[in-house]
Amino acid sequence: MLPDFNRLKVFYYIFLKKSVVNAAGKLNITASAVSQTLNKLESELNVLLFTRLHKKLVPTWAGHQLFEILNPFINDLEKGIKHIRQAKQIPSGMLRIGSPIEFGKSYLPGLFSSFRKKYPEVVFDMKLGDPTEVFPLIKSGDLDFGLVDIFLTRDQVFEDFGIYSIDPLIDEEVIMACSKEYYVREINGDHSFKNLAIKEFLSYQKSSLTLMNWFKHHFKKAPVNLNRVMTVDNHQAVINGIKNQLGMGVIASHIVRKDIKQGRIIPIKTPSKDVINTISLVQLQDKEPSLTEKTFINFLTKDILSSGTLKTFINIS
Amino acid sequence: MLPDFNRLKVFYYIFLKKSVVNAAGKLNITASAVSQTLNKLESELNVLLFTRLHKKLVPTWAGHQLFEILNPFINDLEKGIKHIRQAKQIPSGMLRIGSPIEFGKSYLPGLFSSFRKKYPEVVFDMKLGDPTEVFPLIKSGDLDFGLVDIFLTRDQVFEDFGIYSIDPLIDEEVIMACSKEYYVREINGDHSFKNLAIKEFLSYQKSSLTLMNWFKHHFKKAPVNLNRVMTVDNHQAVINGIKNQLGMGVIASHIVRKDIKQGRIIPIKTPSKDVINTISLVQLQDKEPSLTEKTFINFLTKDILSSGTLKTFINIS
DNA sequence: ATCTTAGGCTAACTATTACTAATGCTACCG
DNA sequence: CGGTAGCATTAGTAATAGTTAGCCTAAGAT
Repeated sequence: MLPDFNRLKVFYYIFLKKSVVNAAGKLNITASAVSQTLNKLESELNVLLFTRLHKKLVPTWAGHQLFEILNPFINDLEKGIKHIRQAKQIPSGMLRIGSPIEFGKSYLPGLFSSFRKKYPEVVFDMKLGDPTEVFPLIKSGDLDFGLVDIFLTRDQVFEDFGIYSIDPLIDEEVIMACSKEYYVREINGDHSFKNLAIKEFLSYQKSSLTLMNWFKHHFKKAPVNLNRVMTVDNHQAVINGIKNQLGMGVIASHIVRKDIKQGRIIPIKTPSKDVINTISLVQLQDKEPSLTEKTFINFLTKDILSSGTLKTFINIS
Repeated sequence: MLPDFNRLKVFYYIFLKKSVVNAAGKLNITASAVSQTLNKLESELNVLLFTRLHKKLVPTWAGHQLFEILNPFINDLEKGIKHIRQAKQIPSGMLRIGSPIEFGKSYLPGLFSSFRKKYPEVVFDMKLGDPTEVFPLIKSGDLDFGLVDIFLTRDQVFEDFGIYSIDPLIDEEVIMACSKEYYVREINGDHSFKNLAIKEFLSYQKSSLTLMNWFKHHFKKAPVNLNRVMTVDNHQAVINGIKNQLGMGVIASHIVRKDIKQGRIIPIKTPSKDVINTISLVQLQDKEPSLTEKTFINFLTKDILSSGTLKTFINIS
């Protein structure tokens, strides 16, 4: 059905130059080869592309038609190839990144913005979600790399963990907290599993993974069912829920440091140390990262280090 | 600079199927060949097009980019090829036709219209002008064929007359004429060269070729200079000029038959017979006409024959 | 007129390379 | 835990793209 594509390329140059000899020069082959190629193409398509007028080639209608198809393609291709090639020199193209919801919403857009100031050729495609969503997408190649809350996955099983490389980026203390009023009314010093498990909870994900994990970490067991009174994919909403005595929620401590200091929010302490939630960079072990990826990851880690444990993240949140 | 085009075609199918094996099936070659082709293309472009994930190929950004360029092209190409191929079955495409101004203006549009009713795929590009303009364009291949007033070229020299095939289509009597009043006032029976050459003339072309040829035909010589009082590329305007006693003009007799009969317009007779202006079909001798051309020329001659010596042409004029 | 140049076509030979067949590797599936 | 599916690799062969040489014709040049 489709003709030999290289013959189309030759035709393109013949048409451009209206000459076999000139096309041959352009293509760095002999005129004979060009002539033969043209004949083959014509018999392949079973149509005359040029009327031969001694020393002149005049395109037929079919020739014109074919050129009209080829011309934009070859222009696009030249530009495209140049573009693709330059991506080896300077970062460009699309980065597809998986991220925890809150981190992706609050911190990354600002980072993207400053990255793009330096590398305007780069665009981003961000997938917000649980590690349970992000890991498979990395594996399937639909994400270039991911940022995941390792805390959430500590107890989850990934059979093929070996295929990933996981580098910790950020540590954040994760606490269970409620408002002062709620604490006085509902907890009042009783930090036992039995007491805590029956309270109202705020969750910022569809699943109550975060909450469950908090219990597992502190009591080595998880409650069967939690009374979730509000679910919302927004950290700030959870904090506001806490402040308004809606219930208890798991949050990063630094976000509410001021509130804790001033006694408006009370963290629930237990004998075990606070959970450390590690946001880690997850990549495919055996996939060589592109220049763009390497540059961005470098940029990301630098930014995190320089801003002293998530200053930027905190401020924006 | 540009990669091997056939490799692009292979890439296209790999991308479509996201599989070397399936692409191989589509292309009727072995998977090995496809794999090798892909590797060659990648090293040619110096870029990874797919990340290999064991049994899965996931396009990189570069792969996506390349596909975005190829996809529309291949779609267009498939449609285009189909179109070009069908032009062998039914007339389609563009016919570039040269024609005398008046004939092309008055007669051809109507003919095009009825032709297109039968063959709607055909479009026309008409070049109106002298044989001196039309012949070179046929020779250079910029016109598929031409219609020319042979009368005008009788005495003109074309060195390479042999390269054309010339078939008479229509004969028309050409006369020099003026209004009754102008005749009485200026001519009054004196049809001598000396008397006629000094009158006012109307010409419907930039050059006064037509007028000159009339003199050459009737007196075997042409006046050095003619007093052209109006030049306009419209036959009807010339006739109106004649009727309004602006001067004398050369016109086809059938157009003004009624006026002559009723004595409003007087033809200038001389001992020699009236000029016969033959409109002929001119084609390049050694150029095989396409189906579209043959069909149209057939249609044209049939129409002329059936309408009895230019009935249509006359009516419209 | 005759020669020269330019552009294109063809035929036969040569060199490249596209393709195959055979084999190996590894994740996934029952 | 074999069996299968899918891709990669290698070496050898078949196909074809390209070269060289020679011919033809129209236009310019001498």
